This record gives sequence, C-alpha cells and structure tokens, in this order.
Amino acid sequence: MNLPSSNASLRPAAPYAQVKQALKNGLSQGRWRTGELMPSEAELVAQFGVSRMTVNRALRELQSEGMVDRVQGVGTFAAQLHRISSTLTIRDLHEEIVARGHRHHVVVHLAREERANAGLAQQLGLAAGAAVYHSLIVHHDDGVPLQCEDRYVNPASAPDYLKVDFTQTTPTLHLLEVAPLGEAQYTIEASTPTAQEARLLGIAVGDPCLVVLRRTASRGVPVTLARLVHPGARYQLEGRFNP
Amino acid sequence: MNLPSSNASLRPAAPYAQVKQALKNGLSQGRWRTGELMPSEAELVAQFGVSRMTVNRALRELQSEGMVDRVQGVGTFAAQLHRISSTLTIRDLHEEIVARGHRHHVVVHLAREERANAGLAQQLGLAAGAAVYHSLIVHHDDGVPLQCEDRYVNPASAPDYLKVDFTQTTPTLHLLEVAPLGEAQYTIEASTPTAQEARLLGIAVGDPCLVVLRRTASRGVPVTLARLVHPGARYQLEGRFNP
DNA sequence: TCACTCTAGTTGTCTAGACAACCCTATGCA
DNA sequence: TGCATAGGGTTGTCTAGACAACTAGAGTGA
Repeated sequence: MNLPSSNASLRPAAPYAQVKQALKNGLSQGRWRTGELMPSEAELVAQFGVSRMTVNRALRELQSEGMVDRVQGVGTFAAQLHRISSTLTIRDLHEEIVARGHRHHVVVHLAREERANAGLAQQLGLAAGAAVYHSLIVHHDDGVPLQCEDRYVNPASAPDYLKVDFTQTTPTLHLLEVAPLGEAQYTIEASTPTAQEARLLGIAVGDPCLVVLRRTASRGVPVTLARLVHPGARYQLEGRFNP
Repeated sequence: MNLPSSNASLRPAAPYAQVKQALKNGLSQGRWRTGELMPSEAELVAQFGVSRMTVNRALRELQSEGMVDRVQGVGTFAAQLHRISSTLTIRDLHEEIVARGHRHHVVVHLAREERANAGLAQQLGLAAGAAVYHSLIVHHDDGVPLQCEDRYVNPASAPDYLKVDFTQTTPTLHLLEVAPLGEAQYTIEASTPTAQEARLLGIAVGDPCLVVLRRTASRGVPVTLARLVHPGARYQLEGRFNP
C-alpha cells in the first residue's frame, strides 16, 4: 500500500471522498447536463476499484447536498449544478447572546388567549374563531433591544404556553420541549417595523429590519407562527458552507 | 398491484432510521444534556442488535444534521437541542427567475481591473494594491431590478473573468466553472442601499434591502467577495427544515 | 389493442469483520 | 518530578457479499 502517515496535510483523501470529489468536479464542469443520467453504482465501482458501499456513500452524500437526484430502480441524475446549498443555523437567541458573553433579558408585553381570524386559523390548521395563544416579547442583549418576537401558538400543541415564565426560558425552548420539532418553514426578508415594533425596539419606523417569519409543525400539526423582527443595524444572520 | 406488505405507510422503518429516531427522541426529551457523552457505537450495537455500520450511519447523519458532535478517539456528544439547522438553498438568480417563468436580463454597469485597498486585499488574500477584478451588475426580473451585484474577484482564480459576456452567463456560474466551490461564508442583513444602488435598483435611498455578503474560496484560495443587494419588497429568502 | 407477467438493471440497506487514526490515562523510567 | 511509552476505548473507513424494493421495458396471451 502506501505510507501510513508521513504528513497529515498530504494524506490521501478517503476513497469515498475521492469518488465524491471526482463526481463533483464532473458536475461543475458540466460533464452531465441537468437531469442527465449519471454512471450507476456498478459502473463507478469498476471505474474506481472500490466497493459498492464506498460508492454508495459518496452518492448518498451528494444527494443530501442536493447535487444529484437518485431514484430507486432507475438511476442517479445530475441536479442543477449551481444549487449552492448551505446550512443556516438559527440558534436560540438566548444562547446566542449568552455565547457572546452578554446578558440576556426579556420583556413580556403580551401573553394571552385570542380568537384566530381566518388567515391565522388557516395557517395554524384551526377553525376560524378558535382560541390561539398570542405572545409579544422583546429580547434584549445587554439592555439593547435585539428582537421583537410576535408569536401565535396552537393551544393543542402547547397547552401550558401561557403559564410559562418567559424570564426563565424562551418560547422557542418551551415549544421544543413540549412538541418535538417536525418541520419548519421560514422566510427571511428586509422590511420596516410596524409602529409598535419600532417603539418596542427603540428604532425609527423607517429603519430597515431583518424579519424572519417562521412556521413550525410537529408530527404534521402546526405548532406556532412567529414574526421575529431584528433591527438591521444590530443583527445579522451568518452562514457557512463547506462541501 | 400486489401488496407485498399490506400498506406502504406501515412498513417498518429501516434499522438505521430506527436508531436515529430513538436517539433523536432521547435528545429532544433531554436524556442527554448539551455536551454530555452519549452511548458509544459499541453500546448502541448491543442495545439495538444491529451491526456497527448501521449504528455508524445513524450517528453520522445525526452529526451532519448538527444534533450530535463526534470526536474521533473520544466519543459522541449531545449538541444543543435547540440548534435548528436548516438548509438554505441559494439558487443562482438566473435560474430562480427562469423557474418562475419570468424573463431575466442583466445590465453590466462596470467590469474592470482595479487596485485593491488594504481591507479588500486582506479579504481576498492579496497584497495591498494588487490587481482585482470589479464588476457591478444589475439583474432584472421581467424588467424589474431585483438584485444589484457588486463583486470583486481574485484574478488568480478567474483570469478570464473580465472577458466573460454576462448577458450569456452569470458571474456565479462562471466562477463555479472556473473554480470548484470549496468554501463559502455569508452574512445576511437588512440595510439601506447606497445612493448608487438605490438609483440602479430604482428605489429610494431609505428603502429596506436584504443584503447578502458572500465570500467564497476554492481550495483555500479566496475567489470572490460579493455584495448582493435586493429590494426588500421584491425579494425574500425561503428555507425549510425537515428532520 | 389491452392487460398482465417476467426480467434485467438500479438503488436501498444490512452484515461481520478488519484496520487505521486518534485521545486519554496509566505506567515505567530517568 | 518530568517525560516517554503502552493500552484500551472510541470513531473513521473499507470490503465483499447478500437480499429487498423498485422501475422500465420486453414479452406473452386474451
């Protein structure tokens, strides 16, 4: 075989990584057009001289990265090569603030039961006029308002929501404990705050804000709908992508 | 149609998926606190009566989803359970517009060589005063300005950048072809456009914009630095998370 | 023509064992 | 005391083979 170690930085990549990289290069060079059939596992086994499990791992990871589409019984197909997917981690704001070595405190402006209007009811999978929990909380970082959290909660998923002391935990954490996260959708946009939000955040009505709309479900049942407004000057989302 | 096993939805999950789900449940129930050592692969093999490869796959996938941290030679540790990681797909704007059934066209306002100032040079890994390529392009969706792309490129990575006809391809696509994407970092923030950007986008200087700052590297060499400005009223980022 | 069956090819998954790489600690030695 | 070394435990990866599940197309018969 080859040298056991010699130099760490020169150590050859693992076989599955080599197969993966080779396919990735081919994709980025346009060797297969979008939707075109790529080599089968058996062909790659012959080509690279590795076992099928090794090839399979490479392809499975490429699939999870969105670079190929695989269909059982049919084959592997090239996906859109410019699909740059990146894992964006949205941390709980409390953790994020504490990790910076700052102090986090919240001000609860609202926590009550309301009647859902038609649009809200539909998004939470309830009948119009059904009871929903509504909270309005402002999160502060070392005393500076960082996020205005306007949240509606499905009472069926979190019956104790209104009894929670949000100075001790956060809505996100409570909901994660009560209802295991099954699915989340979110939209990120730049917008201006409402007059109320501007007042609560201590900014002007025209100041740009990063607004995250998040909708989560647990076991198919809608759990919560949140509008998170952050002053653009104080808060950024950060992401990183390593293939 | 024959029914090999009564109902597809009742078919038992694959063993690796069962192990994964069991660990996931334990994590969401707080069975292991953040940072706490979880069972080793050998223990899980004994517990579930499956082979180590099966357990390994479950753990590897949990790691890639950010739910556990694994350290070779040490063990598997519970990650922060509220770490909601979601794959945010940033598609090439051209594809995104075409996928909507709209027409995409670009206006190139600038494409030239410049001298890098100290900050820029540092971010691109060049010496201060070195040559960099600078392009300023506005992308239109059915005639409406959707993105102002202000980009600096490392000439070493894409020597032909200035010769590319950006009415035929996009800078992102060209760079992906020339330099396989190795690493990307980005920041998403809400901000206001510069006077020039506002003019190019046809919006007011005070209008909120979604600003994406992206820095990419290929094989450790910085490739490009881009500032992508989108009118907040016309553009949103969307994400989705399915565990 | 239509419906059905069969089959080759493909992906999905599991197994049992093996070796490498790495970390931590205990042990022995100077 | 300080340092080098050896073990045991852990993760990282590969292999060769096996069977299951699925798809698309060819073949068959009414």
